[in-house]
Amino acid sequence: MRELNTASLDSVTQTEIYAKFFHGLSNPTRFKIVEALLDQEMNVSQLVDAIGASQSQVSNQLACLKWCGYVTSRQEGKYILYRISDERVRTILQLAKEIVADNAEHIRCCTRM
Amino acid sequence: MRELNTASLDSVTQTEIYAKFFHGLSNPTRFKIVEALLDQEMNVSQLVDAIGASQSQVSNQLACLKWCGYVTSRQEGKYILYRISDERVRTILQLAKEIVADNAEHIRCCTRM
DNA sequence: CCATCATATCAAGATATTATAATATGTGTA
DNA sequence: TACACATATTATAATATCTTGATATGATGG
Repeated sequence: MRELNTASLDSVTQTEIYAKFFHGLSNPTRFKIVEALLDQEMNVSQLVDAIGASQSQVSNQLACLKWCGYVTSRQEGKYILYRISDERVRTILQLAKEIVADNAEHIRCCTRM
Repeated sequence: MRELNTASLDSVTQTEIYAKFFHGLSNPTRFKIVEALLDQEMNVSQLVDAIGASQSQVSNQLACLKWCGYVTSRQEGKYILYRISDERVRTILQLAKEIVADNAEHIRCCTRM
């Protein structure tokens, strides 16, 4: 009742937020992190092992995913555990995979832009 | 039967395809195009008017969206009409908007990466 | 065939994103 | 406190994406 009806907030801003949200899944490393966390909660080191990227990279991308609302974290002893913050993310990935599968021959994706 | 079922193609490639797919929605202009086309089939000039981007830009982004499997096109007289190729795209956008709305205070999105 | 309108393509500079390596912060434990 | 390990941050160079403007292609109607 409050958030999306603000015609005052110009739609550009809102659009940019949505675009940024999808930007979260538009990078292979981030996508892998999200996939891994959909399986189970993990700490950073486990993610580093699971997806084979550097610690720095994983940490940076986790920060990005956190800002975008994909993941949340909690401290447990000396580890920080990350998990998917919203189960609807699972559905989004599922749908995307279905669409990609059903359009496999079409999809190779913009080389130039 | 040939391209994506190859388990031999390492999963990195598959991940990259998914990431590319989401890249399609990760740009404000493309996002607006998809939103507009979810409303109704449109030709390029109509899209240019509807979203306020240059003809060149709209045309380029349409090419990208086409490769990614979001839209298809058909010629009608001197116009080329574009439409969303898969209704599941609507669901993806809906879910994303819900997630964003429910995490509004969290989401501002990675400034640095 | 020519003129016109609709759409697509291309090149180049501007901007944004990414990977990498180095370093900083924080937490538990001896 | 000091050490070791876990995670975060930062700067920078490499790369990718975007915008813009110019031009090319393709279709229609005279």
